[in-house]
Amino acid sequence: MKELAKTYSPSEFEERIYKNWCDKGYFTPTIDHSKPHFSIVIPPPNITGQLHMGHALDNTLQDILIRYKRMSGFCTLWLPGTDHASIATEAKIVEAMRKEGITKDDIGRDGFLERAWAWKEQYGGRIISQLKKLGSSCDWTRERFTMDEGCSAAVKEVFVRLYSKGLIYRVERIINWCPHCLTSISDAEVEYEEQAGHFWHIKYPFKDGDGYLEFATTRPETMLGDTAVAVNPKDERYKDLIGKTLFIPLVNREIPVIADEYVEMDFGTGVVKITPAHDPNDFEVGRRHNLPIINVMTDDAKITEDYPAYAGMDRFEARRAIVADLERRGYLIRVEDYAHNVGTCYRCGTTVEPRVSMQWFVKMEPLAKPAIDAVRSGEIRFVPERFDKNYFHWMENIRDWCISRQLWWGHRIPAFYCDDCGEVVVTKDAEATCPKCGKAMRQDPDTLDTWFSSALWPFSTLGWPNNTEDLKYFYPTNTLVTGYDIITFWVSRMIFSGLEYMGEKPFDTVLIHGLVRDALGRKMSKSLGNGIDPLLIIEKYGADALRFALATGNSPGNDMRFSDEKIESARNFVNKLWNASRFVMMNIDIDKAELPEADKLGLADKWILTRLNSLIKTVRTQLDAYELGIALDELYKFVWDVFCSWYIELSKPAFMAKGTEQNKVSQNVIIYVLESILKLLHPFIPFITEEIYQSLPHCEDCESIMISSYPEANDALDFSLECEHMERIITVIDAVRARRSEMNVPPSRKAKLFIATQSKESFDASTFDFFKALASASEVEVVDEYAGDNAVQIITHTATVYIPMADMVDTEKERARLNGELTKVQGEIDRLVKKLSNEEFVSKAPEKVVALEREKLAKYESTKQGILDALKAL
RNA sequence: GGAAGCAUAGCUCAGUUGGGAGAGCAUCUGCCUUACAAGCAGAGGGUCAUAGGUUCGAGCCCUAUUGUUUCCACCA
Repeated sequence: MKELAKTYSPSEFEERIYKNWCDKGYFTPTIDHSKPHFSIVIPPPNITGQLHMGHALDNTLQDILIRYKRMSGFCTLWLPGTDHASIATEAKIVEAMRKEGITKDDIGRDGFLERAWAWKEQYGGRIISQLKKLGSSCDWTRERFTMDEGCSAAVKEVFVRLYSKGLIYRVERIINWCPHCLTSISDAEVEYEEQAGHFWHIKYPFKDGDGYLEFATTRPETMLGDTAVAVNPKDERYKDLIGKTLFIPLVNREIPVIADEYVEMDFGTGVVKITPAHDPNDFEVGRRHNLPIINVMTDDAKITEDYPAYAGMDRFEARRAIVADLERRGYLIRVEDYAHNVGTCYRCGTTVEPRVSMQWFVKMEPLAKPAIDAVRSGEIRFVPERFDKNYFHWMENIRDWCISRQLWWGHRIPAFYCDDCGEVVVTKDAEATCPKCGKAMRQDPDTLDTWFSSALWPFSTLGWPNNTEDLKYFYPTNTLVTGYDIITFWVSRMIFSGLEYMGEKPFDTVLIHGLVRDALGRKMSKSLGNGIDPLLIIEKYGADALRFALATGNSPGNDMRFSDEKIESARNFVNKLWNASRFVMMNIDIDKAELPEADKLGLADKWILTRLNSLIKTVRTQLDAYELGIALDELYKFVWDVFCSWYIELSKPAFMAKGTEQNKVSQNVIIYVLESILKLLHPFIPFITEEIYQSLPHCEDCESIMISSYPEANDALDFSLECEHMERIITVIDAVRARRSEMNVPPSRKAKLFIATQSKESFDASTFDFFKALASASEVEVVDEYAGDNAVQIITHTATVYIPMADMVDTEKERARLNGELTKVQGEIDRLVKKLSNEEFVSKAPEKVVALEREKLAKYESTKQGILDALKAL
């Protein structure tokens, strides 16, 4: 038998066990047609390689479910996460960084990029995008790369299919452009902040005749690109002006007054200048009215050469100059302070400039409809259910998806242009020649949105578009675990992609969890620097403690705060289990454990087995319902409060009595219970349970707890009668302890216990040891009525205990105390009597509830009688 | 502006078809009781955000209000 070290130190076994599991191939997917088909979308459960707490949470919850399912005999697959960049590459980065002895702080420093680029050869292209996410301070734009090798077959296949079905199109749209980073950024990457600005009231004169039209703008510099002024068609004030021509000062351009619903009559003057090239709304208006689009700025947001007076000026500089010119020429009416939201680049903080650009889009409506139906019909289920509202809201109001990105990492768009004739070819080939003029074509320099390839993850990782064995066997998968913040980004896209390309849903259940926030409740982010490194936590407390902390005390979909206290309490629990196991090992001298016949079991044995049975039922039910937190809470309470605090203590007398029959029985029972506990806990704290499991006497040759079977409730081990007796005894011991503690009697002062009870069957001589061990009893005697000296009295509903410690008894105080208790009990009785005499309650409430209330009343009545007797005896 | 979530003990949070208000941490008291001081035995502490409603019965269901968080859209 292997001995457990005196102190629990996870670093000594976690790595070793993890390596062992890897060596045995437990994480390698295997096709096994002899087992029920069941698969789960999951990255390799490498608990030790997480750079982000969010991914640690994803992986932990997935791993818990996987282990549970596997032990229950259902699971056949873990999917290696090779395609979704953020997950699979992390382990590689950690590995590379460890090997080269560099830390996260080095990311972004001089020479780092070159080094990272060398890793790319070794670990694949996606590592770069991960590094880019980690090192936000690094100027990644100084070198541009493209990644043709990253344009996987699946991505090309999808792009070409959608294009030929007319579901992908290319069009000019307004995008967010960062003039500092010189790249477009997605809507999600724009951060809006409220800035103090101004409303400049300006007038444009009419071409013919007198007069002018007044409007207000926050961006006067864009007037250089104005191609119209708009009013609402229903606006009586301006009805007659529609169709007239205005004249833009400073620019000498003639523009029309147009009517468009977009203009709100109540806002400002009810007149809006239209700059299609520099405002998304104006762009839409411009399209409706066929207005020319005039770009007035260069890539770095300086005024173009077309406007010599302002050419080369930065947009803000130009704003000042233009306002000054307008004022001097009398076109500025007034200036008003105005606070408004300004979009800024999440990385550098520069104000975003809207910009017209050619972009690729996916037509969403035809794809969204089946995806909505799949969730609506229950084919795909969100857990908790409330998140389907979130999903529907997004899907039903979906806009076309802009999939082109001006970034150097990612999959390159498989579209080719002919510079001569403008021909566009979309192809899976690496090169293309123009079908019209036969010249070599130029590939689109843009890359695809990272979610475009992520959306294909459930099947592209299985070899699609080839019809592989893996694909046939594992698709569709079963459960996806992810945070609510990416339902829209990823989950929804996996759903419509699966339905569109595979003709079948990618998974049937989506388990949604909340976000891990810092101790102050803030979202963990790189810019705030409040992220917590899971690796440091693991180093300090162990991977088991981290997993436990991530899985406990929260319910699906709710955010959790991460604090040291939480980890510490998780570590303490793991430590408790370690020590309890040490106790068991120290008291065992048998080689093989086998559960004894029922008639040989002691009272405490039958009690713990019964409790274990109901625990198993609860845990399985909760895990099946994805209530990991509740399942773990039940396990926590059982291990600490039931197994450690009571069963081990109750069994100590038997363990002291070496060589006896009861000793043997206790050994067998305690091993059975401990082994069950280990298996029940294994999904949550895999390493320590494996370590202890391998130390059990009959498990030395066992391969791993990981492939053992999950405990099942056994009806033959339900002893409700004995359980009832044991609960009575526990109630009495509790009451005695509480009373002694109240009176400050130290445990070392032993005293005889007289138990006066109607329920003698619960307190036979075999139970006296329990009182001696746990209630500081020197002797125990069961009596009909206590007739001794002054005694401390402890009253429960089944028994009254007398402790003859005359010196501790002050008759007057005792009378007052008992009267106080009587009042309390009487209060409860009154409340219950009132409730039970309410006819409506008795007739309308379920029988079970009424019976429960009657039972409660009986208990209080019994306690009341005990108190009255005690008062009489004083 | 549109949508959704949350509000329970000093702190962090559970509370699963409506029937006992709970845990961990913190606080207080007493313990070196041979698995465990990362521990053991006790104790105190809550008008379940506010106001109504449904019900025999509401932390839980409905309505409104306040505070807070998130997602979406961002208006010259």
